Amino acid sequence: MLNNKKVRVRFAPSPTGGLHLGGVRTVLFNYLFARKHQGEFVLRIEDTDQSRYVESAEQYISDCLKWCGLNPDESPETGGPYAPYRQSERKAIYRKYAEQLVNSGHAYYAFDTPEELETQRGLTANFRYGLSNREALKNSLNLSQAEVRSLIEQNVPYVIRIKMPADETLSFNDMIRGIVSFETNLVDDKVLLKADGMPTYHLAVVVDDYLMKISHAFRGEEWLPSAPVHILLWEYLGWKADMPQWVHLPLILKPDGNGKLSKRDGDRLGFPVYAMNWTDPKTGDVTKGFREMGYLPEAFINMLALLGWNDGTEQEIFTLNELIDKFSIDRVSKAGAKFDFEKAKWFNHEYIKKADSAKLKSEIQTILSDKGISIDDDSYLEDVITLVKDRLTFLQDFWEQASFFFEKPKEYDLNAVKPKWNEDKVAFFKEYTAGIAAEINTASEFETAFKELAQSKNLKVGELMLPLRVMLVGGKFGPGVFEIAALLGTNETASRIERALEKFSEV
RNA sequence: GGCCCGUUCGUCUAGGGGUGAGGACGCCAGAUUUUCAUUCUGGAAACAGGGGUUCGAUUCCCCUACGGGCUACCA
Repeated sequence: MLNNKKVRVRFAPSPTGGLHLGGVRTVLFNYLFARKHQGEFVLRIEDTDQSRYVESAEQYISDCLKWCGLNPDESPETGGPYAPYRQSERKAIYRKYAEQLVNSGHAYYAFDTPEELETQRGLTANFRYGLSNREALKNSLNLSQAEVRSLIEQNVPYVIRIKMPADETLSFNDMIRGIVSFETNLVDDKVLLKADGMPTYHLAVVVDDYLMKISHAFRGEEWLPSAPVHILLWEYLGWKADMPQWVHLPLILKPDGNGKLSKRDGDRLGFPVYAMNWTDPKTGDVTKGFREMGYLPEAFINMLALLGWNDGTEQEIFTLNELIDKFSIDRVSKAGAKFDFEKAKWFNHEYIKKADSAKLKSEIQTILSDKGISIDDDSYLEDVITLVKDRLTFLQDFWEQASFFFEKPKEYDLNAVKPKWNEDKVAFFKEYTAGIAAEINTASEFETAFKELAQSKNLKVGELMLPLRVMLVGGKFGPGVFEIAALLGTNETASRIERALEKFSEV
């Protein structure tokens, strides 16, 4: 409870496709705030314009929220006390309030065609439909009542625009920025209801937030300039007492240059910008997502939360519950944050390192099956994961780091072996292979046997370990050799040594 | 152009009238690891500029510069 009013926040994703970083972060902050104050988190779908996207976008968004663990209390699919949540299903509601505004003199019908307005824009440098020129344009402010009626009866398309008042200074409080003011003379008469009868965002957001009893409105900073229109609407509709608290979140910026982070930047710089793969329903283009790249949802949430927020301590790793517990709007920063993929990678690395191997298993299994490998031995897979997870930035790195646990090396890094390779070493490995058939299981048993044999033969252990590594994995990489040998087992280890011995002798 | 918002290491940020301006990512160096990664230790690296206010400003105020956003019958 806040101000004796139950906290209710809503997220209204853009239907233009994909849920990008900024979008998820807005959801996240909505969610954290709602949970923190035992409030409700509502999902609403805006399908005012690009309705061709809506079906796929709706499914996509709900999948994203599910993946991130940010489940709404009410959603378009399940309904709720204030349903419907899709704007196209609320058309009549918006019209009713738009008409009410016309009747009360705060809005008017405008019959100017888009072409006419385009011409005006070409003619006037700073064309703005508003105070300075509305008298000269084709609208119900200038036309007689009869003319207006007749135009409407003839089905001449029209929009409803807000009538901005003259000479007023409009101030409101933003929970992040404090008092923000605008001169009404400088704001134009925004369209509220479009010719097709659909509301613009300006009308919809006010009407919906009122009817859905939204207490706090979180949105990106790009909405700040249109806030005066919304404030006025709350006033003109007579709802001022119920107006939500405004929270304009700082923007997420391109890592290199200037501007808001966009899908194109991801393509250009080689990192995902969307939460999950997004297929554009029109073009069929797929934009890669964090999930498919092998990012853990917990890491994703954590990384996003820290982009513009911190708890004032030096802690950087937070669980969702900790975030809920510690989140507060006054610790959200005002300035936009450049997205840093390196730091984003670090978060995922941290989460993979501390993740329980058993929990990563199913994700890893799908990676393996993509490579045509299926594993029946769960504990073997778990052991492999435990051994390599420290070196994974993304789950997808698993194959690169651990493929040798599932198939014999395809190639050998002979350059690493060749210079010091000789008959003594061949003999050593032959004997070692024969020796490990006995009671050898653990890594340390493999190691002692190896070292004792080397000593007895007067060979340097250091010169033998690298060849062994190359024999088992193919190159100079991977976890401890004896750990690998122990996991592979004596048979497989012996067979790999023998196989490699042949390859080495060919050189 | 107009309006709005912002400005601490390269990046994310802490701090907030008197600090050695702290942390993290990244980078560099060293130790450990007989590979690599992990881990550990250390290092370089910042208060945009100019005016006020003040005994004292990175911190408060103003201006400038720079950055960003908006300026659609898109959101």
